[in-house]
Amino acid sequence: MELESREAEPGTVRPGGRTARVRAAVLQAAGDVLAERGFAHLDLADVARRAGVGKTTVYRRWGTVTALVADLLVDMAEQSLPRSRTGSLIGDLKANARLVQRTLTDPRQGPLFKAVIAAATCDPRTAEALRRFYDTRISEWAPCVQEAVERGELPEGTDPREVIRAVSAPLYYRLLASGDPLDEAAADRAAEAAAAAAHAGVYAR
Amino acid sequence: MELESREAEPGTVRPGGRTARVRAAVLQAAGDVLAERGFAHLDLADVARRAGVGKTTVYRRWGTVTALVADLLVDMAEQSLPRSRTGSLIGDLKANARLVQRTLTDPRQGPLFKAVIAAATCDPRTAEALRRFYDTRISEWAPCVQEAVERGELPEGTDPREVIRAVSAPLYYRLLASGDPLDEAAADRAAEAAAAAAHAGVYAR
DNA sequence: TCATTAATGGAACTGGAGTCCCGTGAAGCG
DNA sequence: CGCTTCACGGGACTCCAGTTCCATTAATGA
Repeated sequence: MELESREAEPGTVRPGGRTARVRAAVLQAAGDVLAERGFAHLDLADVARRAGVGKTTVYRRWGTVTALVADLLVDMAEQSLPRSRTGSLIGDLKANARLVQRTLTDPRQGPLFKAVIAAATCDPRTAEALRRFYDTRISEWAPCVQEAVERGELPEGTDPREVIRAVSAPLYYRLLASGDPLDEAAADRAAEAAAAAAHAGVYAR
Repeated sequence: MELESREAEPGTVRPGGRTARVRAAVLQAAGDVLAERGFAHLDLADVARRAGVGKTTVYRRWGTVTALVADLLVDMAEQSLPRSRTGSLIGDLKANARLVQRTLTDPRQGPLFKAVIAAATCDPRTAEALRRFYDTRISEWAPCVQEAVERGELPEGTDPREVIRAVSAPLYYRLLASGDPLDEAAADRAAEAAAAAAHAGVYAR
């Protein structure tokens, strides 16, 4: 019978060669526009022009601005750095905080993250992509907390992921809401605050 | 000479009567759309229709979606509640955290805040309006930290505003990035974490 | 290497967001 | 109360984001 046969998404049957080049060029161009002009000025026709790709192709493959941003996020998740290991909890947390701080103040990546968050608040699928992005990042760093528990630095039962989230949260809050300077001092304070709360057992049980 | 005489913004010379009614109706309608359909579906023609107001008027008075959201924020800032006083630092911080948590999970206000933040990441003037909004909210609650310092509960030199921000930050992080449940337990943990960090002197100096 | 057909790209088309113009209604003031 | 003119509202218009159609190109598998 084969009625209702679902058509495959374009780009899934022959993903090599030209299709891959188009995807790379479009994501690159989209990132450029977001960094230079922000989420509000991201329009698909413009991205197509910059990428040297047919407008039709961009609309067919991605369709909406938010879907394009979601795909950009998948790309970003693949190139996340391995965590550094300093040997102490506070050292590791500060390294993490500095990494986040540097990312958010980077002239290219900072605006890009703002745009990604704006897109995620507008569209559930993009929000899901963002959630997964942070999930992998947090999984990368959580072990440093677990090791601190095993060394006896932190109370038994401390939730490692919650501690890592506590490091990032104030930095994102500064980026999005408060507008206060996002400097190294802020990063260190975020790490120290998370460590202090973890020591006090706030994230245990 | 009087060349270059700056024209007054429409609505500033005769702000009473009809003009005020139009503003109220438009802001109400804009809030409704944001809560029901989100920032992505906010279009000025639709707002005008819902408000029972001429499309031309909305474009003349506000002009862009982000400007309308910024004005909505001014409206929201005016109706902020007075802080509650429990007598202890942790009690006050928990009251604040619960207030933020209830606001962000409220079926009307939650989506509205998401939209406001999305708008702020798209437009500097809206970002400035958001900054001022949080500034007033933080000023309302900061005294409870100052009082704790005076009672000797917290180290001398603790920055009160930084403590209040530390309470909100994890809750906003959950709303925007992680997507984890934003319940009362999360609120209490945010308050406890901020208190622990403050006790440890992270926000002193 | 060749056949198949997925995927791209150009060009014409469409719908609706945003603008402009001008007549009408009602604030504010004496 | 009436005058002045600010602000609103309707409707026509413009322009471009997003769609549709089809010819061309090239990825894949034999």
